Amino acid sequence: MQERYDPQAIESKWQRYWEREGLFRVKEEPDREKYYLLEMFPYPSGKIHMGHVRNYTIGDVVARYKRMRGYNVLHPMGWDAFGMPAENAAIANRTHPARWTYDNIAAMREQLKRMGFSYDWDRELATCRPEYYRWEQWLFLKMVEKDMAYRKESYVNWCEDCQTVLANEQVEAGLCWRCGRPVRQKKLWQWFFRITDDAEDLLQWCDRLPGWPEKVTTMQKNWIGKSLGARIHFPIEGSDETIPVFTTRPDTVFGATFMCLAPEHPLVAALSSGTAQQEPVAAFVERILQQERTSQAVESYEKEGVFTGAYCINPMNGLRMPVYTANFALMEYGTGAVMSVPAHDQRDLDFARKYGLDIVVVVRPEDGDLDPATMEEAYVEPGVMTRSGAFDGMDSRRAKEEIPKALAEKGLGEATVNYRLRDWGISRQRYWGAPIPMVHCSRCGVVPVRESDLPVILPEDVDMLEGGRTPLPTLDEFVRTACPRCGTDDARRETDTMDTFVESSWYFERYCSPRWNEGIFDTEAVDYWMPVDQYIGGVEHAILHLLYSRYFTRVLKDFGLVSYKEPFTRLLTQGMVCKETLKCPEHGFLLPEEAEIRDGRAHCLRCDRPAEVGRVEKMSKSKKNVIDPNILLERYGADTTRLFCLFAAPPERDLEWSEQGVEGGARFLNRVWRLFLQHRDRVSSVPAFDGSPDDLTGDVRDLYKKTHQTIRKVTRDIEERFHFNTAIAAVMELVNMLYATEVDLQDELPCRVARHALETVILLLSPVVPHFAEELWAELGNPESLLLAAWPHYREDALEQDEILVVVQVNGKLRSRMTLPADASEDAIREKALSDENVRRFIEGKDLRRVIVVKNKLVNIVV
RNA sequence: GCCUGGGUGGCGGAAUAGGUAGACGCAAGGGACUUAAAAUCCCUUGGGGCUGAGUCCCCGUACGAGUUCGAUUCUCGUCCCAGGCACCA
Repeated sequence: MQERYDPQAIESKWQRYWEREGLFRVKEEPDREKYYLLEMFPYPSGKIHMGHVRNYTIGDVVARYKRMRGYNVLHPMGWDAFGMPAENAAIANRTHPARWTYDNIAAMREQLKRMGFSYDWDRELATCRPEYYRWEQWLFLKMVEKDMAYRKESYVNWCEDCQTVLANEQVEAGLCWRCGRPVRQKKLWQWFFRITDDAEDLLQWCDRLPGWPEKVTTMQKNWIGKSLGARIHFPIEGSDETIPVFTTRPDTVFGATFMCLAPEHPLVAALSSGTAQQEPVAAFVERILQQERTSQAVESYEKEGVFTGAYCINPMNGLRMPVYTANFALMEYGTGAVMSVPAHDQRDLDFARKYGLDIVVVVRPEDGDLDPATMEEAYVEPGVMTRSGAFDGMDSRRAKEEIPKALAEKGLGEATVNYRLRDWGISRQRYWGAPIPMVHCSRCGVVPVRESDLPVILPEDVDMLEGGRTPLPTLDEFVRTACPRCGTDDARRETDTMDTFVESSWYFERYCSPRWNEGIFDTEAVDYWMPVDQYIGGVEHAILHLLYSRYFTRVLKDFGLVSYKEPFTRLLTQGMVCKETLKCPEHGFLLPEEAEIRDGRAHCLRCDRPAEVGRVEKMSKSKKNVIDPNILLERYGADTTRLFCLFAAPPERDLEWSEQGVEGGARFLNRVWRLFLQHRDRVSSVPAFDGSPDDLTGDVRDLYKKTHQTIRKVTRDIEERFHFNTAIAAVMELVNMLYATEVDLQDELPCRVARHALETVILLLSPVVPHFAEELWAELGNPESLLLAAWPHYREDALEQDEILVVVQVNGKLRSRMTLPADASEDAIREKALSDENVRRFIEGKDLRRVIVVKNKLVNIVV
């Protein structure tokens, strides 16, 4: 056995061994219980970062643990390989997105292998490969067929310079994140998925996901944003048309004195055209659509609007209401029109005051009325109906239900439900994405590509254009095609590609049969493996990715391809990896290696000035508070890196990086190594003791019991809550005890108990530090890989202590401790407590009121 | 503004069917080994008090009340921090 623990040698040796033996390759075995463990697959940015290391370490521990518990564990890895960074990098480095992506994948795969993760690499997939996106295109066609995918014209964030749509998160302070030019709203034809059809079901099932953090389901519920109310139609004066409105306050309809339309609302132009208001309205709309839409910007906007020149009629009281267009009315919520009730909505009140519009109080407090002229705040509480015709005197909460009924009788409204969730727009004017398999024909319109012509392959021999514009529309050989329906050859292909969230919405199914080419997946394999038993990833995907995946699963179920509705039974969202920032007054943020710690202060290596230590923040390139996993691998090896990630904090919490903490992890492994060095010669020639503790005495008996207690503690910590930090702490305690226990190595029985304890340490640590554990396992003389070993069992009869510490309180204050045999009776405990010397000082001369005895725990004497 | 979490030593964090607050680790201090250093091992370490330095006393889990024999844990109120949503009709 090597004197020193040498991680580099050990780790590459065992990684080669695992690969050679194919120990992580799995297939369906119907008579074995499966466990599907999935971590969110990475975007191949080029290098793994600490967030990946943490995420995948957590997952790997669970996978290895479950394997030891006898499950058939599916643990795959792949690449979320389409997306904008590839295009940007390709332009910056004069290479091609495909080239850049595949190179990155190769580099990152190597890094993941060096971490020792137990993936079935035979199942690796990359979403940018035609074999993958072909089935996405196939599903898209199915969805078009069933009207689950459709095309409509809508407003999007548009950057003129980059010639593309930007997602909301790509708009920073109203400017394009890439070129810094202002973003504006542009009307575009886009493809959408009808996720709103499933809004109610997605919402309902939020409460049926007991394995998900409540935080995530709450966020999803808020995102779906269900609200109950009514749809009310306001007839337009001098027209047969009506303006439909959604409101949560149908009880206040009698107080609606004007109407506000979103600037993009189609009626805005229609109503104002030909009136004196046409010009000002057009100018207003133009200006508002150019405005930034970020939350900060929006907050600073004053409520403003312009009269359209038209009126509509309040369907309950027949009053004329001027129709405005206003900046606060949102086209994307409800119907894009707001019935404004200034007496009972603060925003409407502000607007009414500003433009001198009528204010009518229709709900009053029980004990009085309100004066519209002087009221300072809108009255939003429930109350008594007033100035509401037949509803006067009614409780407003009841009127909320009665008024929609009355409206329904007139055919001018009904109770309804509204969702904030919008249909999922999937068109991207990007190159590096899956082509949308549709064709535009001048005669037949928009026509789907024939299924037999799939995949529509993204051409890879293209030159990227400066500015990031997609080259696809300029590629004649791609764009020009025959119409699949009429055959005319002047049809044009759709040149938009799909949102990359589409690929990540079904990759977990594809992993079940990644090479299947007869369909989207082998349903038998999917039936066996799905749903994912445990999904692990960052909370940043709490809404979009997870909601889209849940939606897609419902789509697959509609097509009869899968039998379940929810793809992820349990979800763990791990916290961020954080570190303090270092800032030099001259050189700005410093990388950890650009500073030197001297006299307890950090100094900039370039100018030698003291660097300011900032607060602990999420590791990010811009703040330079990053640790490169490669450096850790070189300096400490994979096992220490893994150990620290798990020990420093429970997985769901943020992890604060600490160099000394890593050192501590390395020190612990060295300590275990030396322990084996001490015992190996004697212990490797005897079998582990696994009998009853009754055959043991003294320290050895205690050690045996501690070993079993540790097994129970570690098993529970992993099984119930994934609290690896406390599990590792428990093993540390056992190791400390092994050091403290004098084992007579000449005597066989103590040797066998020591071997049992040492083996247990290795088995319990093996999911965390697999290479280290394999090496020591072999040193103990075990011929087979640790991967084939079972998780240790604990004996019930070895759990209880022989002696129990019982504490004695007087009036709830701790006064004494005493050690008693575990089987002491309640009376004996009481007796001993009352006669305790220190206790007597506190009860002497006082009335004994009560004595509470909690067996094996404490005595509380009340005087 | 609304919705979630969360406030425990110098630090990361333990302990909640209410029952010894501070496991384990880091840092710090002291000691052993060494010519020396590193490594290692051992001890101390929440704050304060003391006529009897003890199997001693008081205080202490953001703050203030309450329930209880007993509250870090349960209830109510307040403050602070983090995350999410937000002109949502």
